[in-house]
Amino acid sequence: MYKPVTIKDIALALNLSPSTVSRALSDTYGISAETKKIITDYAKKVNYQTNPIALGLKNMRSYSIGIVVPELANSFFSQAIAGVESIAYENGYHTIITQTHDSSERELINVKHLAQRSVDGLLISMSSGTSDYSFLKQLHDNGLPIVFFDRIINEIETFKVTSNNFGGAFKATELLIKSGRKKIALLANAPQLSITNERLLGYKKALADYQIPFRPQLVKTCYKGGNDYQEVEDAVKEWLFMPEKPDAIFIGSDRISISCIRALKKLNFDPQEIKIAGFSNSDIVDLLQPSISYVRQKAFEMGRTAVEMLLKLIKSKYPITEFETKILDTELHWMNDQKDS
Amino acid sequence: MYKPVTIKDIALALNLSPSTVSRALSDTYGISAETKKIITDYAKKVNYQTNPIALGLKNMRSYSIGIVVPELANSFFSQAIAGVESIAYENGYHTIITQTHDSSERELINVKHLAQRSVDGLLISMSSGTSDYSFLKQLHDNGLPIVFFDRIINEIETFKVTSNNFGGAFKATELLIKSGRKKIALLANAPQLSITNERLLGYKKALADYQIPFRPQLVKTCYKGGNDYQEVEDAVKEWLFMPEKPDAIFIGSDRISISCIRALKKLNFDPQEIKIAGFSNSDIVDLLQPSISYVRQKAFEMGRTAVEMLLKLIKSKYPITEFETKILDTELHWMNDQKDS
DNA sequence: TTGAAAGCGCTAACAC
DNA sequence: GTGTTAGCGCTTTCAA
Repeated sequence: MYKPVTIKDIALALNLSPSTVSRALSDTYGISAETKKIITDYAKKVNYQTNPIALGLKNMRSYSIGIVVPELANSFFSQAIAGVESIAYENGYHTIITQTHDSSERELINVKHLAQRSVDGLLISMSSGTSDYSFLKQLHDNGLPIVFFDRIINEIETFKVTSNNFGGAFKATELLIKSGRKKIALLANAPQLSITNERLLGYKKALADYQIPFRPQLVKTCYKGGNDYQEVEDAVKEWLFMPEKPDAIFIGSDRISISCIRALKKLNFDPQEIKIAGFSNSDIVDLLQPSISYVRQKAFEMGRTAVEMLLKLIKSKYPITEFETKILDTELHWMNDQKDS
Repeated sequence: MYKPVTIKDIALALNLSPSTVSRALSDTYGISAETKKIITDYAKKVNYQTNPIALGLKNMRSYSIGIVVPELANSFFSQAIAGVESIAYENGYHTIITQTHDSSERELINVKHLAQRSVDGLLISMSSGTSDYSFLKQLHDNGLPIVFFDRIINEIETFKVTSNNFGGAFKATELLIKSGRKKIALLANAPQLSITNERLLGYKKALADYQIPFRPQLVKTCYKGGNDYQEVEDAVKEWLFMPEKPDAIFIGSDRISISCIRALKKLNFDPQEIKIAGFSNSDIVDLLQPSISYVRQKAFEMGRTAVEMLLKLIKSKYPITEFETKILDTELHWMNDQKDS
């Protein structure tokens, strides 16, 4: 049984009072240099570690922030988490990371877990299946600071940070058009997600700007967010067997991009015929075959921004009523091939 | 300021004592059905959540386990974490995940963080740079349950689980030999890691079994574990310009595999000439170009096994002195190409 | 069946 | 400069 040294133990051993020991250890004033030295030396010797649970109970603070993301194995989210960590650690906070695997049940459980763990605040990117936000709303109403990132929602008023999904989708679609493609399909992410609609709008705007009529049959939705490979393959298959099949596909998410590439490869499509572009933060997307042009989000920066917002909320003495939604730019990485004009 | 409902609040509101409320809520005996119903109903109404920090202080248990891995963005580790979560949640534990980015400084900080957070136990896969285990040893000596997985160490006696790295490397090397390759290079991971040596031994054994002399110049070590791309490129470049250049490369880790493929592609090598195989748990390794045969570890199962071992340690009333090191099988996925005989 | 009181480890207000 | 005490939220004797 793990039984750490307590302040009381030290006080007893040194024939002092617990409060004196506490003062010495927490480096406050009102203590003589000698006593302090005796105490700190002894504390080091017995490897004293302050018990953060007791501290948490005292201060009603846990100095931890909860992170809820759909998937750790997704480069975008792991990059964002790295960004969060960088700032959190600097500020003496640590992070409790959980993943939902895009399940709203798991999300509910995880958020409850974190709230019960008394995290001082929550960073969350919504899972694709969630449509009931009442639980989050309740926590937020109870005063738990929450910041949304990437997959944000309108139902709760707080700080938010996301990418310029509209602009990213627009730029990519525009370049597909400029490279000579006219029948551009869109493989969209789960419809509940904020990012899905923004990307759809960017795609539509580019079509409109270049006088290409929008054709609903060229838009397919992956309700499972790419977690269900078959869903993606079915969509792709349908396109490939259309009389006027698409000459380009724009893909609304990282995971769907992968599934789409896998499907195209399996279906033996001709890479010259259909050009592919999509959102992706994978660090090996450039090694994939068939190749794909990609829109990259500033994931690390998004994580940093989100946690900075959260710390502002946590540290604020008075309730904040003015909230900001920050939009980060995206970068387009274009893969040239022979057919491009 | 987030101010949750306490037992005291309920007691006050219902004109009862805190202890009665506690009994009703914790479902113990010695309480009348009616009082219990009144209390639980009211608790539900005001959305009472038991404060786990206070509970932790009382029980000296946090019901959380710490996980320390080198990198979340690595498929192997995110799969292992998913395995850990599956069992941990079932048992009422939750997980605090941290990553070290393969830095021993970060590792030290994270482990200290977790120990201070009073995790009930620790699951750790060592970062590649670590050679001083004294802090872990100290924690372990103090009674903190620790289980090592994947990248294990000999210096601390406890439960461990890892893959059959020897066997995996042997099988892969053997198949390279059987497919007609004779000059098989090895791109090895950081030398401090347990897995590095085991994979080296498997490689050597396969060469020996097929009477192929071991040539030291065909083994290169990535001291940075593939985090430094240049290190990998330099190694590959040297091989490509050797008079008798290798006709196959076996790679000792996921991340190095990626860097190696990137380097080969950049250096415009001929995929017919050099066959590549390596350890990888990436779910898109089959889409990479140039293609690679890969040894896959049972990551999910490893996570499950590790946490089961840890829970055994945590729940044990008496100190455990008999420890087991479990070895999981690997799976070889072979990519055929034309030149294979 | 219920209430009062003590205590988990820590800190801070208040004595001395 | 140091000790005493109370209290954070909860459970658990012990007493009523």
